[in-house]
Amino acid sequence: MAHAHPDLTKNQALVFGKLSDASGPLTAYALLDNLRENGFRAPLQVYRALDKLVDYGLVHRLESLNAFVACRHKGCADHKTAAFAICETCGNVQEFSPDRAMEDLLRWTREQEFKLSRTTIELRGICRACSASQQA
Amino acid sequence: MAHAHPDLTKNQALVFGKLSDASGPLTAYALLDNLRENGFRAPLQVYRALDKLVDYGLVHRLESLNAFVACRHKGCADHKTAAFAICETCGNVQEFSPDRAMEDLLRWTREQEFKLSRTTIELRGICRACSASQQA
DNA sequence: CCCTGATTGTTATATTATTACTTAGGTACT
DNA sequence: AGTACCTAAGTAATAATATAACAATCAGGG
Ligand SMILES: [Zn+2]
Ligand SMILES: [Zn+2]
Ligand SMILES: [Zn+2]
Ligand SMILES: [Zn+2]
Repeated sequence: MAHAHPDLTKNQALVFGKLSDASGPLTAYALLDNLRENGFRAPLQVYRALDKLVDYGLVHRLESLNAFVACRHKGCADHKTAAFAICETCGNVQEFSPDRAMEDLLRWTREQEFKLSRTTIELRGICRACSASQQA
Repeated sequence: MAHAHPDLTKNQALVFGKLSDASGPLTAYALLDNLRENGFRAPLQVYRALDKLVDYGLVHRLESLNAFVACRHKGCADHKTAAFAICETCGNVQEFSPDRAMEDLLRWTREQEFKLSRTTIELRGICRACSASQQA
């Protein structure tokens, strides 16, 4: 569960705490609102903390949502890339390691001599739970 | 090169034209600026056209850039998903079909009974040309 | 003609992210 | 102690991206 990273600063710890407690992704401004009672006043306090947390691998940014989730993927540090399945009905996000898929993408980057630095894989759809409850 | 789609309306054709002429991705507001001489005045004129064009598969949205590219992928209609390699040095975007990768992602969705509706795959890095010129 | 649905125009506003500048703390060296 | 240096944090203003709400126009079909 723990990744290797420097000690978190006060603001980083506050933001990471909120994200860890949340049941799903939060936007930067949702975090700001949730942290006003902790003294947060300005977006930059959130964005700066998020930058570091993403850098440390503790938090992932979901590009298609402009939102952030705490990493709950046990093996995340072992993998170059995480993928996300985002339910458009309930908002839940499931993180997984698309190892085979990454192999194929890496093969493509080798063939093209593309120096990969970051990969985004996001699936949008409806999760099993929501599909089941819709049928009722 | 041509996809199956209804005739484009005036605004859709203007937006698609600009994107087709562009050498890389354009943001909605860049399109708006480029189309002011064609009578465009407001963001919605661009966003509404883009919505349709993306729907028709003529244009792709790059989530990690908040920008749009005309589809130049010959076989795009034959594939469920396109992937994009975005050079962070020159801004060029290369589209390709990650067929093997999608197979793996689809296997995951079947196992999880996740009803997939849309997939985003975006690679960030440095393209071959930029790597080569950096060495000079 | 009248109804309907799609498209467009226009204004205002919401949401997301960054720039610029300042203040505060800690560490290292003198 | 004093200074230089670095990182973090605070604050205000603004930029960039996206949508809501409502009015006007236009094309077909009955
Ligand atoms: Zn993770
Ligand atoms: Zn769901
Ligand atoms: Zn395409
Ligand atoms: Zn390049």
